[in-house]
Amino acid sequence: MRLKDDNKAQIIRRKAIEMIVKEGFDGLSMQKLAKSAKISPSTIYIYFENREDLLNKLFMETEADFEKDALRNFDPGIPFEEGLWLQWKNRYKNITKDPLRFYFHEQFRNSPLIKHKDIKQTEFRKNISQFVKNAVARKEIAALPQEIFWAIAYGPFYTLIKFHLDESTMAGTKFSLTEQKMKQAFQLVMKSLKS
Amino acid sequence: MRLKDDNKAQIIRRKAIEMIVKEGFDGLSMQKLAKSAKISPSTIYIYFENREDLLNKLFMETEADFEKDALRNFDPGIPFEEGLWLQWKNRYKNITKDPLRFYFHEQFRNSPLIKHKDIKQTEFRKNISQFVKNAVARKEIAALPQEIFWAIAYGPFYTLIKFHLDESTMAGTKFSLTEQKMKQAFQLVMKSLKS
DNA sequence: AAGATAAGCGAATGTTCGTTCGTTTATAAT
DNA sequence: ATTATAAACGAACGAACATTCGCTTATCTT
Repeated sequence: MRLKDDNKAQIIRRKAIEMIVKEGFDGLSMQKLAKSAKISPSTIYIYFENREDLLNKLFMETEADFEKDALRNFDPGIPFEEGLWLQWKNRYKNITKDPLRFYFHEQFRNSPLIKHKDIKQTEFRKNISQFVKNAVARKEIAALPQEIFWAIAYGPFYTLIKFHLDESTMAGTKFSLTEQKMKQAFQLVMKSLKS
Repeated sequence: MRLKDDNKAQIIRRKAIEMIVKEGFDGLSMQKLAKSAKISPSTIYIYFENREDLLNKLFMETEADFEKDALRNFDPGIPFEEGLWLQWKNRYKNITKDPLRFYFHEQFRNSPLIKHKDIKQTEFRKNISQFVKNAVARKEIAALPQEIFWAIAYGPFYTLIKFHLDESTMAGTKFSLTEQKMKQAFQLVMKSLKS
């Protein structure tokens, strides 16, 4: 018998994301996807149950990757300022290294395709939660409802990322998020959080 | 001769937004839209050139409305803290009063349908820009690159709004953005910005 | 009241959609 | 080398798509 070709599945995934980013969800058809991946439409159905399954898997895998990447070199025990800055830098690197995945993720997250029922306690969330608890216990930062903490600690970062990516796809590139500017914003955020 | 019926155009707009929010851009077909608005498909083409024109107009009108609403009771001359808080409250009211428009706007903004070429200097942008300039001149806040200012001043707000709206469409509603919590976040933001 | 004009209709166009099916082909296991 | 198995194919399915066209109808102007 013949085995599934992981490489083929990867090409399908990649081309799907490219098409969605370029043309939106209505721009992704199974036949166009097959053509761009140089396979038969029916072959897609060997690797994915159907269109919806393909989209869901793409999203879940992308999200899992982002969470894993964000934890690179991270340990919940490190000092707060150092840890949050590492998070910012990790995320910045992962997003700018391959913006297509971020665009796709954002598009999916803001669409009705997302079913936000099960916010499962991932390894990632456990890590971050412990990290914050430690920092509060050490009195490095003030105790806050987690949503408010998240809004202050990451809201400005993602706003800057979006400015950066939006402008980089425009004619007159006016804003580029250098590490220096990121640091400037980061220090303002730290000013908020320090107890 | 017979005049165009503004009310009919409004129904088309409203139903289109409802369909997009519920089913995404691929869930909006001209025939389904016609049926839900109880008109003939061809009638839509009296009010909009085609599907793309409909979507673009919906977005531009929604954005214009948001900008207008955000300026209610606002004057660029008022003290900074008061002015920024008014902005937060205006936006909160407009979004929660009719979340569908916000969902649609976010979905469109994160899709490739958006063509971010012309960031025209709207009345809105002029107002905000002048407001910030005044505050800096009065030394109420520190001078910052406008993107960093925007990220700090509004990033946390929109992150909270998304938590609020996401959770309110879920089974176990865990987070609700009360005015008290919004104020708590706001004060942290002010701590960042104050010079 | 009459005429002119554009709103409004529903059927029809050709195209593209997601998915399936019968067949062929490659390859792991024997 | 043979066989069994599942990958891979391309044509084909009916359904749904955006848009148009010839016609009817409502209403503003005279």
